[in-house]
Amino acid sequence: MSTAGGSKGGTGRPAPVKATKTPAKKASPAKKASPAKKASPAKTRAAAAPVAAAPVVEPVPSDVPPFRYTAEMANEIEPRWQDIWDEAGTFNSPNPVGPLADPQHPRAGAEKLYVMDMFPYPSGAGLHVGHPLGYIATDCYGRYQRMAGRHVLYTMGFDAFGLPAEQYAVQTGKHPRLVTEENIVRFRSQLRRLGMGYDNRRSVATIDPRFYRWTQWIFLQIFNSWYDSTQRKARPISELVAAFEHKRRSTPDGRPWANLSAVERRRVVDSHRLAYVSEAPVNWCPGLGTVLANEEVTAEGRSERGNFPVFKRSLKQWMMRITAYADRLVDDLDALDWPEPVKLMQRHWIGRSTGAHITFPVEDGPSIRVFTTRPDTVFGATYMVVAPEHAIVDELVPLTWPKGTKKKWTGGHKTPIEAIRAYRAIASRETEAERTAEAREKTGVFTGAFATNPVNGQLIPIFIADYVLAGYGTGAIMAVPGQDERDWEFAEVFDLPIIRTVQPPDDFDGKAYVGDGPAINSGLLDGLPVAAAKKKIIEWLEAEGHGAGAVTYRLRDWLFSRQRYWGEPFPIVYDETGLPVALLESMLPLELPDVDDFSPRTFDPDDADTEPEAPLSRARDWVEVTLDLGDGPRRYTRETNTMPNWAGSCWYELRYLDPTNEQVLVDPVNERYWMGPRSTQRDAAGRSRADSGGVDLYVGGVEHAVLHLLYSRFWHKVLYDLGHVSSFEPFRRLINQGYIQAYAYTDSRGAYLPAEEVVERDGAFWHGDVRVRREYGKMGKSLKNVVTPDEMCAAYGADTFRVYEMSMGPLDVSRPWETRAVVGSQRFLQRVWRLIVDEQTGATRIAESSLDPQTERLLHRIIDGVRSDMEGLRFNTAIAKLIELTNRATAISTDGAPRALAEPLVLMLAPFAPHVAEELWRRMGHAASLTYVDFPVADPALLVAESVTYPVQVNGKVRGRVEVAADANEEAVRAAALAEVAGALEGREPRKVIVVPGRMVSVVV
RNA sequence: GCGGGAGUGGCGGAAUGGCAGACGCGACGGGCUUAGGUCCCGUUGCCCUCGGGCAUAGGGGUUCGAAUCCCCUCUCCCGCACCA
Repeated sequence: MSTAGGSKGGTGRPAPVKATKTPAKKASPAKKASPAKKASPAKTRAAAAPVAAAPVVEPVPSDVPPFRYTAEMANEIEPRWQDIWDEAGTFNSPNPVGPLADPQHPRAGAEKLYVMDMFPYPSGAGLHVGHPLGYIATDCYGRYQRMAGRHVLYTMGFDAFGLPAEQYAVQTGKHPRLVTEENIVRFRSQLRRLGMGYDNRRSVATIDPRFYRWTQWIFLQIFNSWYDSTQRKARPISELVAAFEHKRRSTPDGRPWANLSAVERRRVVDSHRLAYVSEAPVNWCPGLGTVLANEEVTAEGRSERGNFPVFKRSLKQWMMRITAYADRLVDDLDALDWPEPVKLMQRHWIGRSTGAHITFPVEDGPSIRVFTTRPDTVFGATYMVVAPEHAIVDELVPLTWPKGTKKKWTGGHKTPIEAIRAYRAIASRETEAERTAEAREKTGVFTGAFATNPVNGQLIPIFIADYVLAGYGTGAIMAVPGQDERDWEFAEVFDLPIIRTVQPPDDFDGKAYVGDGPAINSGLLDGLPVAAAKKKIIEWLEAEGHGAGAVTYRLRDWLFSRQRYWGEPFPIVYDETGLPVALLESMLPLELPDVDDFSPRTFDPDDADTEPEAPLSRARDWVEVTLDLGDGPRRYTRETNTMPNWAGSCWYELRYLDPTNEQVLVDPVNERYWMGPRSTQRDAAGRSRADSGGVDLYVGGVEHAVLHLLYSRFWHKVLYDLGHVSSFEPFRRLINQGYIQAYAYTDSRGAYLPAEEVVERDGAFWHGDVRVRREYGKMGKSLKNVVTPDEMCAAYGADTFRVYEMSMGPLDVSRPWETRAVVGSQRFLQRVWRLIVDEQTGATRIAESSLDPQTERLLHRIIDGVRSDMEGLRFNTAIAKLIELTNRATAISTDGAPRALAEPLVLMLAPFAPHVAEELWRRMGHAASLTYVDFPVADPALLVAESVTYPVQVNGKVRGRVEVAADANEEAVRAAALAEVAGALEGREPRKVIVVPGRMVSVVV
């Protein structure tokens, strides 16, 4: 790592068993005793005082018992245990082989579990309380699983290349590396303060040359591969060359391979690579000064970052052939335990459509090939539409309008050429938003040309219209107004014939009919339902040579280059032919040169007629190099684009496994151990299915549903095809944590007011005497509602903060932050503490008495419930159960809790509040950390209650309850129940009595 | 527009066909206190003639029994958006 390690280095202090008293309080009259107030230390300024609803509170004499669990106590305990863990390497998990191997580890050889968070981008703002929600959850889960006997791999890295650091650097004049490294240090210390159980040896940062060496290495693997669509996998490019050489494959133009010049051969090979340079329309964002991937452009045609306009421009850029993997990326979703919405989003994004290509001949012109999902409707194709910018248009257009051309088809222009030029001009000026605006009347213009419908010989007019997109399918459609709503609208505007080819139901009163039904007006298809008609027409088209079945995707190849400084340099140079040449593996990493002028060249955001300029191109002595790439020293020019910030996150889960390996990206033995597929896996329905392998639990925000999670699946599959990994998916199980939302307050002018100064009174919100409006949404500096984990740690301690975040609700649900509610979690820990530690003397007080039967049964029921909650990541209900147990313990304890209750309670608490749990565990006489102590196990015999109370319903209403022995038979329960509700029956004879064993009795009269 | 998800006390939430509101916040009452935005104990869905009645967005259905399953409507959130 280029940055400081997570450990700050232990202070070497021994762990005192006595907590220190906190006399400081009396000495600082300005300080308020309430933790809630201290949550905002910055707000001690006088201006805040008149705003608060309550009068300023005088200093409080401290009658807090000296050994109570308070924020001060937590702040003494927590760093101490963090040091102990660091020194002992408590959370280091050994590998099977390599420098991280350790056969002595308590969990070496145990069943493995790889738990991971989506690593953060270390922004300059630091963490707010929303960020660590997922991290705390995975930490709690990992800590639980360690205690439950699993061998857990858990660490954290930093995704540190990318635009924000660069923009911040440009603003401040500081080098992005400095900015980023400072931020990483800050993040590490913030996370450490929360007590995260990371294996810090495994942490990575994407900006570290020792890390991006392998990012570049993977790029070269991709560059040096092609996709064999027969074998459905990537293969080394050398095998493609061999296929050409041995004539197992013919060249694009049919000439023998041997007759091609060296440059021609390279062009052919380059056109097959999975990473390739192409001149194609891309998303150019002048405001950011870089091109962007489709995934980074919003529906409004603006940059996801910065919200600048994005323009389509034809530029020479690096692309990744992700489309080759479209089918596998769709199909393999079935093997993943992921939230359905995320799978659905990926399916939509890939957008696989099955249909056919059909070729329509054009007299005196090139024939037009269309894609359609409804080849069965071809008999109803009464016109064609080509995207305005489609190159074929120029070849179609005749010099004059055909005789009898309707006025409205010409757009009022004298010649087709003029009409097309005018329409194109309008279309290109429109923004994406205008073009896709709803309820917009269809526009278009006749090209003057006609095509022939191959199934019936009909001549049909060819239009251009902006409702057909150049980037999808073939950029041209056959229009079937009878079965397509858009085509119907267009046909109405331009007065085109409408022929139904599917019989709508009698009650259908719409226009275009898109549903199923028997084919009509379709010759050989008549009477067939849609699916059969599709099948038959495809067979016919193929037999007659008019088309073939086809699959089309919405997914486009991934635009992989950026005109930015702060990213991984491409391990690519260009020779005198201008064609790309890979650097040798031995030349990696190709380090990012340290330049002074790293600013991107940005432009007026609205000026589309600008050219991207890569900052690295200004580093002339870096760009121009002499290298020996195997054929002697030659002059080369380096690639000056950098990789997008997604590159590092495409594979970092693999580097965690073997972070120090200099020979390979990850040792296959280590990869197979942590990520490899299990021999069998069963789905929810019990069917066995292929196990993808991969990380056992990956937690992160849903915002990466189609970006990071699609790209990383793609890279992983390439690595799988090339034999570098044994898992065919990177992340077996995914959970999207919810967001922590916050209230923000604005005054009448819309200005934000500090959220912690606003009070609620009489159902309204007030900032002093000013009534303010409440908004609900994100936490952010500009919204003046940020609460940081640092403040929470200072005011309550990390354990309280962790417990609060985990108890707020289910992990995957968003919820509002409420600082005032945090105190509940502190009270809970305080009560646990008080069970074991005398608040006045600090002495440990534990009773060795046995538990009464009811408490023992409760304990075991709670152990059982907590275990299942932990397995299911239902931390909120697990904590509720622990509170319940604590409340019982308080009720039965007079002088210290019984050990038989206190010890399991502390162990179960440990995943959530690890510091205080360790402290109490030690105070109860255990020398070693509880990290690897077995999680309590419920005794099945104690899970069965001695007696059961049955509610008795009469006609669905509870009219009484009876207590019977747990082993009472159904007849006995029935009798007892009927006796109980005899009054409610009023002498009526029950028609039916339902006894649900262990649940309830229902009587029907 | 299409697709997906969700609507439960003042608030966060629990209960996935079987006693609606676990647990927490807040509020109220009490204790401890000179004091209390501490701590402890208790109460806390609504109505009530104290028998009970009504309550899970609204309406209908299935069922002995529905917050939970089905249909319709409304509201909110997310994704996609002329994808042929």
